[in-house]
Amino acid sequence: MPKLGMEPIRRSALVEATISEIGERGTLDVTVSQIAKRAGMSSGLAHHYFGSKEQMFAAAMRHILTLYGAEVRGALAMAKSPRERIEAIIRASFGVAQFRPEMVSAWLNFYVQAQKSEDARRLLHIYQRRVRSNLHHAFRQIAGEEALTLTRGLAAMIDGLYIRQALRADLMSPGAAVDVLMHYLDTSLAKSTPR
Amino acid sequence: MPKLGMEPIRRSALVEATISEIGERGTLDVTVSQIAKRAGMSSGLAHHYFGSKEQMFAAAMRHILTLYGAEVRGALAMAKSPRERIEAIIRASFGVAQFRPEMVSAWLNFYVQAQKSEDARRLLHIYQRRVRSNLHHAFRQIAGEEALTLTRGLAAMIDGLYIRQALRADLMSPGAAVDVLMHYLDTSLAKSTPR
Amino acid sequence: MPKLGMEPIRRSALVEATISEIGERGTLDVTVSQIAKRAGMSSGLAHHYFGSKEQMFAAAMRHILTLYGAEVRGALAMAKSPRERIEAIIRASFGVAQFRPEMVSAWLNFYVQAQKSEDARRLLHIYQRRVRSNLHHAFRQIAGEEALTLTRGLAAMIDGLYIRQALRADLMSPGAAVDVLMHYLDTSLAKSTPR
Amino acid sequence: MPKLGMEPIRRSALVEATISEIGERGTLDVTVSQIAKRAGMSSGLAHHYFGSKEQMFAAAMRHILTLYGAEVRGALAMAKSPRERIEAIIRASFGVAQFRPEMVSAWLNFYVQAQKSEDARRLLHIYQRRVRSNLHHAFRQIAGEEALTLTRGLAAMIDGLYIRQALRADLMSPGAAVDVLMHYLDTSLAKSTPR
DNA sequence: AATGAATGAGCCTTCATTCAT
DNA sequence: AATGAATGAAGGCTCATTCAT
Repeated sequence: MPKLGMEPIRRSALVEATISEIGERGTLDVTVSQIAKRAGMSSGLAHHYFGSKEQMFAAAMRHILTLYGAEVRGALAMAKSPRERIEAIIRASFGVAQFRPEMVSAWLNFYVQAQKSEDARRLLHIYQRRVRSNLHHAFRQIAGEEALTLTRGLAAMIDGLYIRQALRADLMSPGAAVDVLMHYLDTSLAKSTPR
Repeated sequence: MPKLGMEPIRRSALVEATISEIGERGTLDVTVSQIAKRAGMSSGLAHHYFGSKEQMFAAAMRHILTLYGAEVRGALAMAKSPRERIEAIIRASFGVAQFRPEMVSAWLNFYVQAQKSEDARRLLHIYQRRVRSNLHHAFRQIAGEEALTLTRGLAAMIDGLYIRQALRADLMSPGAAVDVLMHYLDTSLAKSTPR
Repeated sequence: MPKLGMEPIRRSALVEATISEIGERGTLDVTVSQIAKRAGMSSGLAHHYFGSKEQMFAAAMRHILTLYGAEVRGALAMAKSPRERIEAIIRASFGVAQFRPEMVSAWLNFYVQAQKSEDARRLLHIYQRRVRSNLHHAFRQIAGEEALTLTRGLAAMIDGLYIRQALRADLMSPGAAVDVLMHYLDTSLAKSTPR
Repeated sequence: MPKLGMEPIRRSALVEATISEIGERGTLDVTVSQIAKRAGMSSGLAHHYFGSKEQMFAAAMRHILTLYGAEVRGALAMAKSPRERIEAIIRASFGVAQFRPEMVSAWLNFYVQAQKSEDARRLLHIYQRRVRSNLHHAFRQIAGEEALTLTRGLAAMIDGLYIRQALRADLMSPGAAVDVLMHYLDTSLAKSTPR
């Protein structure tokens, strides 16, 4: 009998190696061999488990989004007010797990790939829409008719801060990013709420 | 008989073809032949003028940044107050020339490439720093110690709104994007500097 | 505990799966895995029993030829005259067992492989020579000096009718093929030996 | 300016190299590199001109069939009676150009490929039907109701003699093959024509 | 006996780049 | 100046074969 149950182990190793390799090099131009080597196996085996490079990429993207989704869900579970729900999303977006340069870089690359790949785009939209919907819902309860504008503004600011990280320029700690967002939240809600 | 002055014409045609091709396909994975064909010449000639694909990309990126820089400079020239200077930058960022999907898409792709290419990164930073510095300077005059936070927030929001355009999702007109930014500006300055 | 006597069962299953797979796909471009799967086992086991793909093919070819040889031998055993011996070979060649599309297709593929593989060629020749010799012997008794020509003609016609079956074009029933051959036999012998 | 008009030269060289390579090795398992090398160029160039291996094979097959078709047409043009038309087809099939071992072997391999490839099958059928129809037409004029049987028999015999050549066994000169066929023609028509 | 894991060689194909004309 | 010819390196993918269990 061969070693049993290697499949989940191998798949997982490949997914992580894919993210690391893409993140480190800062591009989707990585070869299957590079990824396989980093995951400690031959390129043939990588194909055995994933069928194609494209499917490996898809699995890696799904993994990143799943992690993010879990982080958001976890944070939302503890929020007790609309305001706390918004803050939960902000904090989840900049949690240590998400804000690692390598992770951010891989994310950005998949983000760009979504322009070209229908699959990637669909996947991305599902998560974006979910977060956006949460934000909008919360804002509607506390910001009235300005909800849409605030949702758009906050979401854009999150993306902007997040993505800038990938450039490794203007380096900001997660905390600093959260501060910027909180400041936006404070001032915009202060105006909405009559003094 | 050599046609005199062909060089600038050819180079310009190639730069524009590069941007169009990348923008249309949504990826840097375009071939020199595709670009050359779109520019109405052979791939050999493209190499003759640019030496390498990488240099063609660099020229295209420089072109985009130059256009943007000119737009910003033009807008700044007419601004008469710090607040107007900030608004000028916002409007320049979402002027029709910059906000064309094809342009945005090409920009995003170069943005990502900056992670990998030292040259691209340097180029990008020069322009980013210039704009950032303008913003910061203006905010310092009207927002005091919150200037840094506001600069970061506004810059991030610009990037976020801009880049989202590339995904062709959550489509927003330039006007809507400017509205979101203006709203941010209003609320955050209202708090700092009661009118 | 090892099941005793599995070897012949496994080998036989693989040989039949090889023929079916090749016959169905119409090409020798089948993988060991496909064959093993059809035979209900892993590819590793197929190698365990045959050592290599080539040897599996050889066994399959040998199997086809053995079946054909048995069919011919059985038919010859009942023949009582030269003419009947020739007819026996004709009928054996187009017996239901031999004329199945799948079988014909596999045969044709091995036929072609004989150009490349010394082993396959040798195997094929042994059987061809045997049949040819039987035909020639019979013809010599009833067609005199035209025996060689008739042998060649009849053998070629058998091959031609047989092989055309593989193309699944100009479909002819076994009976129709036999009719054509019998007609040839009738006319050519009528001339040689007026009844 | 580059060397002009290389395309037809290169394509032709590749088609001939394809036939030679397949014919010599006796199998379609030849690599593009082998073919390109034999044709005196790089594999990249072969792809440049044909796009894919499959299309190279198709061109080679078409070439063989075109040559054969031309040979048949030429021979038919000079025939003055039904009998002569039949003989023309026989002679064309075994003309020196067609009967070269290498040519025969390549033909056989394409013949087999027609089982798998729809394109190859279609191509082959077009030529087969044309020849078959010529034969049938001629036989109807001189053999009455036995025309179909004779057409089938003769066509099968041609195929059988031709294909056997590929095995390089039972080697027969073109002349000998023609003799066998002529003998069939003589005897079968002698019977049809009342003595 | 039997399996799934694992490797690595080899093939098709693409493409930046160079070159002869 | 300009072109199409030409190369060759590199990558994705397949698959026969081997191996540990």
